[in-house]
Amino acid sequence: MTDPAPARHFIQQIIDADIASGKWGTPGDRTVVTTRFPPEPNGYLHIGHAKSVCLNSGLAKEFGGRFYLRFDDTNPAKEEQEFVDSICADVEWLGGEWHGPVRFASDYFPQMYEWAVELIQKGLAYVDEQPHDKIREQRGSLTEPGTPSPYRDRPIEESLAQFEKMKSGGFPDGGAVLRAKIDMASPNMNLRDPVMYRVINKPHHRTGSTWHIYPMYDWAHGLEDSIEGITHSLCTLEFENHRPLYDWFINAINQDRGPGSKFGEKIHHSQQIEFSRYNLEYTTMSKRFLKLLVDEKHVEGWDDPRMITVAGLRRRGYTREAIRNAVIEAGITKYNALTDFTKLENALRDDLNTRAPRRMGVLDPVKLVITNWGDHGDPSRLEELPAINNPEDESAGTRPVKFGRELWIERDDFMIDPPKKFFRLGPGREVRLRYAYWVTCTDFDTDADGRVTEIRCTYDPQTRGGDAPPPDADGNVRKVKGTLHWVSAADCIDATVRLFDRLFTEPRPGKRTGEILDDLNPDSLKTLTGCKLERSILKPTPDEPAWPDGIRRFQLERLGYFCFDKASTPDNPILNRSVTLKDSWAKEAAKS
RNA sequence: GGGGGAUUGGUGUAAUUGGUAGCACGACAGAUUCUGAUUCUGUUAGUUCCAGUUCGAGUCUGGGAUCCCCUACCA
Repeated sequence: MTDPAPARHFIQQIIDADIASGKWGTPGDRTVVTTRFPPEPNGYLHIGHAKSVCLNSGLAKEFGGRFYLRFDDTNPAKEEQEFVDSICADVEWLGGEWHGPVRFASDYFPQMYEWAVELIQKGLAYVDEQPHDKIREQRGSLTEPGTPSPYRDRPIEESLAQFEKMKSGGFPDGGAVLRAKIDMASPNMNLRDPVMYRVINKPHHRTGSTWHIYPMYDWAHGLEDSIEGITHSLCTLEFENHRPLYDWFINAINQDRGPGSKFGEKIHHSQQIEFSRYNLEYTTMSKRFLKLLVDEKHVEGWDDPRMITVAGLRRRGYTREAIRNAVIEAGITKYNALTDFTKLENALRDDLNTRAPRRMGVLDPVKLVITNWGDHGDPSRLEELPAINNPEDESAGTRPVKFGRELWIERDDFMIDPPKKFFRLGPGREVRLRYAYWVTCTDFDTDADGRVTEIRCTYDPQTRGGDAPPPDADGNVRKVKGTLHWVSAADCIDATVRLFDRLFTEPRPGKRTGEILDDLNPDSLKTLTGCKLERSILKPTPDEPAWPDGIRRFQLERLGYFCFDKASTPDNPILNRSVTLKDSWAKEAAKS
């Protein structure tokens, strides 16, 4: 039996073919593969960007090629150094190892300018001095062709001079643009003499006031790829309509180039390939809306754990491996898919299940008193019992937990009048307290509202460690259905725990009413105080993995995966719930 | 009377390019379990539609439907 070769997605197949044919070099040379992640530094990265980072860097790694990080900083009006820094940090955290220095499109401005001049010289570009509105009108519509600008056929020398004037600050913002001379009647709007350069008299975060003109995306992007020798320029589906333009610009530069040409040799022409974005239910990948959530304070910031920004997911407790698996396994295709939210959650559970150390903690504590504790020794004694740190990893060993007369258990784990399928504690019922003893409920107190204030139990000393007691005289073995987590009241710490729900109540926020904020979930954050955690969680112990980002993550048994928030201190511990455990009881309970 | 892209179980994704429609998640049922977790087993359900070519079509041809993208001096 041989396993079938893992399926290769369409981009891998393209690259396989390119390598076989030697498109980028010697046939068979895989190291020619060069990819890039080209963010604009105008916001924080989200999980959609993470897909691009993982795809591009993963491909380079797979083929032994190179992966670059390049900022597409072509618009000084929108970009900031803060975002450059956060993006670098996020790419690094994701494990995207870029080759060489961080690159900037702005470093290529001089070269781009030269090529623009060349296009003017070839009669392939012209300076248009009409007002913005006029140019827009002349572009036509989806069903009607555009009309040519009166400047379209102006003499080359004139365009050259005016372009020089644009560059040196001789025009106000919007005073003139450089346009490619392509086809005003093209059914593809992008080809109706697109703007290559516009005048922006604003200092740039890296080039200062050197430039008064800045290149548009379509003109700049292919040139950046060309300069860096990118072989496969990956982008999202909405750029499909731009590919003809991407190719046109490179071809325009290469026109009349070649051996002996006064313009020089042909330049590298990388291949643009489009794939579908990562779309997730119950959220949005729109940078604009993410910014809106931050600006209008619907969340606490870009790194709010409810946000699907890389920073938010990290603070939530997501690991890079979980994110990587989620976005790549969602598939590399051209189909505009919407991914189940549970897929993301499951990716985290899968990862953390194998690595996260187990601890016990009680989120909604109710007191449990062992009434016969004093019958078997000092009533104030605390017994130390070993608890397994990670059942998935024997080498993680055990830790001692302290058990005594007074304990905290989860309020949900007790019912005054439990249904038959409820395996937990109720009057007269016996359960196991994990790693400790079996206890039987004998009594309980309630307050005036009927709320349980204290549960009283007896324990069976023969069940020490949580094991079943020996068989009785007739050979019958006692069994319990339920196992509860608990902490010792005398040896626990108080903590704040933050529980998160999805940010939106609809799978496609905004679809219902057209207004995304209408679907905002008002209960996406629940902050619990007075939660009880076993004391050992406070200090790192050797069983904890060396998390590369230093964020300590745990499973609180039976509750879910949690991590320490960045604002947590030893005096005021704060845990974020990353994701719950699957809960088939909740499903069962919801049925009735 | 515009152009571009897409469509395979509920969701997502494969199918050696014309040869048994597979995988994952979900749902359901069961087993194991000191986490109602994990793990394991089983069940469920699919080629957008209509024609055509063919011994044979998810795959090729023609036509229809539906969805996404395109009229920034944003990227």
